[in-house]
Amino acid sequence: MVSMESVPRSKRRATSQKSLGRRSELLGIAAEMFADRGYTQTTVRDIGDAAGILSGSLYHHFDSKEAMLDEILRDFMGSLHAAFAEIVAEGEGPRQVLEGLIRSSFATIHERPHAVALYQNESSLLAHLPDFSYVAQTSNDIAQIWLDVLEAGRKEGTFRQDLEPGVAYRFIRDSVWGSVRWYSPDGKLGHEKVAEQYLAMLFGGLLA
Amino acid sequence: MVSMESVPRSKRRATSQKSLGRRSELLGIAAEMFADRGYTQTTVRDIGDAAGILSGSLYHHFDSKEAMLDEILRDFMGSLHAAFAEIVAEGEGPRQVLEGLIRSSFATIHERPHAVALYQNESSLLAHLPDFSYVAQTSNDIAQIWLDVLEAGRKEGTFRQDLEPGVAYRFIRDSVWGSVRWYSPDGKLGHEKVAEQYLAMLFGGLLA
Amino acid sequence: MVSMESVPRSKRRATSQKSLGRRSELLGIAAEMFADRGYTQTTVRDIGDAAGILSGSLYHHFDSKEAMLDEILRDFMGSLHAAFAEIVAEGEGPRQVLEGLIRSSFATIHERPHAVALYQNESSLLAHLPDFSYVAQTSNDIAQIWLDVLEAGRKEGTFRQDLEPGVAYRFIRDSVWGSVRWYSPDGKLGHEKVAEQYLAMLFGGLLA
Amino acid sequence: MVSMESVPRSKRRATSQKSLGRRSELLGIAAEMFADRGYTQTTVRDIGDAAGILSGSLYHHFDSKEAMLDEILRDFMGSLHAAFAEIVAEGEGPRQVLEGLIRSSFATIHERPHAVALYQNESSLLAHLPDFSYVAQTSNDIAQIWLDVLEAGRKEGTFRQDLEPGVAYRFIRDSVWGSVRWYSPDGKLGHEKVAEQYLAMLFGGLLA
DNA sequence: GATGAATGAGAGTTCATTCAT
DNA sequence: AATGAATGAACTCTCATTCAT
Repeated sequence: MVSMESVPRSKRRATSQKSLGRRSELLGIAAEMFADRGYTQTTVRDIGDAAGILSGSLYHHFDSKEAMLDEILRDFMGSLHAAFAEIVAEGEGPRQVLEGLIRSSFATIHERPHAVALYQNESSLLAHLPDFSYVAQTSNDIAQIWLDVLEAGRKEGTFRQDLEPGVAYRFIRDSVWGSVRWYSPDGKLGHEKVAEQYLAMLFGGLLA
Repeated sequence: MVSMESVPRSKRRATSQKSLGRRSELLGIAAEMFADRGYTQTTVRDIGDAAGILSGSLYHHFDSKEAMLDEILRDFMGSLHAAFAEIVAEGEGPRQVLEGLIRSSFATIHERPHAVALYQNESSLLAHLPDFSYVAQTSNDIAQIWLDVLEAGRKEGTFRQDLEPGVAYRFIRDSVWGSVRWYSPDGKLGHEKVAEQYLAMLFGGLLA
Repeated sequence: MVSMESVPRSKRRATSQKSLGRRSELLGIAAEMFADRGYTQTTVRDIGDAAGILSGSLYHHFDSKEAMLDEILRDFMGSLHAAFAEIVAEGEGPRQVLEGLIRSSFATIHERPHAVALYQNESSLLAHLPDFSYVAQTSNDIAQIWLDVLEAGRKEGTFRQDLEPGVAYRFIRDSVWGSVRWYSPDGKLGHEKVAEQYLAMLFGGLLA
Repeated sequence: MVSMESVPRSKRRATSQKSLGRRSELLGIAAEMFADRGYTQTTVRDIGDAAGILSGSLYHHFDSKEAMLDEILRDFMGSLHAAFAEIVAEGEGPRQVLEGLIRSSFATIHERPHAVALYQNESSLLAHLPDFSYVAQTSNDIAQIWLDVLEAGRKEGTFRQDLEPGVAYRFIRDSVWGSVRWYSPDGKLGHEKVAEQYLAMLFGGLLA
């Protein structure tokens, strides 16, 4: 938490506690709708209706629909990258780090399913837009974290030599993040159990 | 080439050989654009421009934009289901069948990348629409094929007992089909090699 | 400073000295922006921003954006008419009166450029609105003053017989007031010099 | 008239005789409304209503409302500049050229009152927009034509030495073009008579 | 088979204005 | 006196679709 004592009052946006809550509330509503029906298919009128205000009133809080998406994604990708970096920083071996990244990913899916789904569904279309270049940038940074640990584990002999880290990374990434489409935060299968199953299959293989 | 026997005659328009060719051509253009930028983000004008005709002229060939999507998906899902059913029908053991399904999937991604991407990107939004109920239906049929082989292999002791087939299926499905987003049909990494890598990892696990 | 005696008391809000100063300040800001970008193109948010307050806060001082325009124009047109009437009242001959009107006009452009520009740019669109009927009314009154002096001078033989006063008036008016668009209050060409040039050309003609 | 035989069919816009007529028709309607109520105050619905079509249908013919304004102004300024250049090219003396420019201006006001009014009312606000930089550019070119003739006449002794050409030009310009606001194309006072009156006053002065 | 003009619904956004605090 | 959240109407523009030619 950063102190804002030094920021001049006039330079602050709507940062009072109340409006911060309202902003987050609106972003949460938007994130859920963006995730459920897609960014393009969600209209600002939909968001306004869900929030109980007129669509035009959203523009008191945000500059545009795109600015809402930007704020959601920027926040999500920033904290995701930070979480991954922290796991790496703990300095354990490749197997432990990879396990940590995977558990963290499933936990993130559990905690922020809308942001994850949004990222999964829209990032490929967004990557080309100049305003969203940070999406591709942070994606690359995150990919590098995974690649580093896979390559380190392969070099030290923990992971198999015959598997290309680049290909393995993609397979892992897609199956882990893809679970956002079927995982239910309220279901009987908790995210820890899902992670258990995935780690068992990934490390030991499918064959008995 | 997929048989169109099951498409009611009344839905077809000019059925001369020429127009059939033109239809396929237009559907190919549409499929590529739908896959690249998304169905919603692709306008009929985009398709017309790419085809060298005015957008209104597309309506001589198809009833609507949705009808184009429908025809592409219906064709794709039908042939996919047929291919999978054929593999099962060959009557081999669970491991061989699973291997066959996976190799066939990667081959399909190689041969029909646009249709696969389209299915990957849009099916979740489509599933709710009554006109596209067959998407969910065929998806279920296909899922059942994979589940059957996973359960059979587990029962006979080929696959591990501690892995839930439902969860394993989803992980496999997402990593296999997810590769449509990064696999390059023209790249140096052929689809057979991708399949090899995947099978090695899936069956033997990541650990050395 | 213009007397506000004619403005009904009920239309005024807080009349303390402070708020009167604030009112004038805000009207000055509004007049400048209205003149620079046009009334329609100036938003109340623009005015608020320039004044350092939120747009909604302007409504503590004025009933509406239109009320601001009204107050600016009413004040300007009233003082303009008064100034012209005073020149006529001095009882000199047509040539001296016309000269006085012209010098006074250029001086007004120098002293109140924003109000003049506003009147030049918006009056034609405003004339049709019932709330601004006084604009057309005062314009007519002013026109009559000029016409009277032109006709008097023509009758007594000071001005040429072959020039129609109505047409001459319009030419004079347009060239005099039009200078608000290019005259610079801070430039090297003072308003007295501009008046000199204009009078020389008007009275003596362009030819050597 | 330029032959379009060499322009490839696909590169032509709607240039068939019919659509050329429709375009001009719509531009004429737009020009009149822009002139009457101002560009900003004219909505695309207004234009559509006046044309008997829906506002959205205008976008079949023009890219935007701004594009309509652009086409009107570009056309007008181009032909105005051409007309003035032709007068200068005839190679007569300064007095005859100036007379020609003035007569041509009044004739233009008679023939294209909407475009002239539009230019008079909007050009100052437009000059700052990059898309309309040609407005300021052509205005400068035209001003130079007038300045050249005024300076030439002063140098050769036809026009008075004590009048600054720059100031004289602005007075002339404003009174000539300003007449678009009061001149009636259908009125009893024809544009030739208006020109006569103006030339009499300009050359000989107001005094008897 | 294709054109080009038009429809009609709905999209994102703007903005003068209100009002509880 | 001023804030900040909200309204409601209007705006420009998009797009799938229709249809006479």
